Amino acid sequence: MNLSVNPNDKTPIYRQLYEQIASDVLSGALAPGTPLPPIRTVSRELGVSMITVRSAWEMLERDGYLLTRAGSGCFVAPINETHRQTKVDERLSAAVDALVQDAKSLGVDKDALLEMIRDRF
Amino acid sequence: MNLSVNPNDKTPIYRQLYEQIASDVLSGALAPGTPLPPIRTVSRELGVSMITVRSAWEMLERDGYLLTRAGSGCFVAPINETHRQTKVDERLSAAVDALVQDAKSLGVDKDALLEMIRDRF
Amino acid sequence: MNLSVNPNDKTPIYRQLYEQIASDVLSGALAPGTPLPPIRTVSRELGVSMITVRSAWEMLERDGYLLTRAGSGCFVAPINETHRQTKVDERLSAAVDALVQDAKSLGVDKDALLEMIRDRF
Amino acid sequence: MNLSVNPNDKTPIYRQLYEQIASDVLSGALAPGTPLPPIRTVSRELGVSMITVRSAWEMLERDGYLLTRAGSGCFVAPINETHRQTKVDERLSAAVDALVQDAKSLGVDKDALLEMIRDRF
DNA sequence: GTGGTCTAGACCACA
DNA sequence: GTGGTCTAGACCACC
Repeated sequence: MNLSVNPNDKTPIYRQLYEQIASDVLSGALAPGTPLPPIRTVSRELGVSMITVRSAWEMLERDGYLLTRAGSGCFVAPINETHRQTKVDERLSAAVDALVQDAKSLGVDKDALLEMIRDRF
Repeated sequence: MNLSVNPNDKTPIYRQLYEQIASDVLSGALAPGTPLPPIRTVSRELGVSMITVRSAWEMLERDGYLLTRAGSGCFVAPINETHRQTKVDERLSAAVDALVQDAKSLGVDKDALLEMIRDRF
Repeated sequence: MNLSVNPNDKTPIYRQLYEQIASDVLSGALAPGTPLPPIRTVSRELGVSMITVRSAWEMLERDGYLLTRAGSGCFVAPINETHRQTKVDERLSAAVDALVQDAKSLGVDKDALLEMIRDRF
Repeated sequence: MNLSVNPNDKTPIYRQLYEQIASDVLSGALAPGTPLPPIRTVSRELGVSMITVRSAWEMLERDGYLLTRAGSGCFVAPINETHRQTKVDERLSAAVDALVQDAKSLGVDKDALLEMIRDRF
């Protein structure tokens, strides 16, 4: 639950929050059932508006990562292993496709790209 | 010079144009000295505002991909091989870093990622 | 008296309880005079706060479904047949109106709607 | 495009807007490609906050009813006939199921329910 | 205490 | 002009 926000980043704050939590849920770092800190707390600690946090939470609930129980808080949603794996694949798949297409349009060949990935990992 | 634009895409139109031309210049598909069609032509054919096209052209000029010669139009800027290679690396680098970080935060290991890349390429 | 509660449902818990008991009283499944289990029992068994249960009970008493006799607990209130029928009609009436309006605004005609109802019943 | 809002209704304003537009799209009253009035206009005419309107629009885009092009406005999304029919069915289906279950738990039989529907339509 | 909704007003990027 | 994001602060319902 180590959230952080970079206000200079061009990606919207609520999206940054979304990505972090979604990743944590998908990687298993946040186990199903885990309660999230209250919106007001997150808001205060990150120095962003409650509405911005809520906006992220809402997206997360919509996409099945969170469950919110009015009056008692938000919790990591249950997710079965196969479903989890599917989502991980989908997510990475999109990123991989984008990168591969990028490389192709720049005239970079497969081996050069693979080499770059090995270096950075 | 096969430009295309998807108005429903969330990435701004001027950015779509920028990316296509920048890629073509970097991959060599557009050779230095090649003249670009007039802004109004591009504007008409793609069905986008001239202001949008001009905005993309300006960014491309600012970043050294294009040169404007008053009265005779825009041309692909000269670029030496080492410079070209540097820019290609910069562009891919950012994308690769993002992907690697994504994979890590999702708990996907290096080999699995490399395998995905091989598949998609 | 098979109460159940789904904390993930968007409808408030106290309302879920209200609906179940009200339905049971109106359908006759809970006969007038039947004693209800103590609030603390219901609270414990369903895993919800006593305040929530009390809140449902209060609404049920206000609407004439329950009677509280101090010191001896809650009981299903007496209800005469015509009154019961009226309430049943009221409840269904609202739901039917909503459905019919929904169907109309979606451009679904009467026969198609009736057919759907027959299928599901 | 006759939107209206009832502030006394317990359902949130943004939801009321959502339902109206979604219905219009599904019934064909709003044809694909039709531009919607600017958020500010809707906001002013209905006397609700821009953010409330945006909230509805956002849900509508998420659910595939609208497309928004930053800088040029919102448009009814393309939808093919079979998909449209599917959505209509889904929507009505949920409402029908709820009603049927309601009727059953109140001890109302099929014929009585059908009769009510016929009356109200 | 919690989350859910709404307002008023602001700034930015895009076309 | 358009939509996209954010803030500060308010009120409500629920637990």
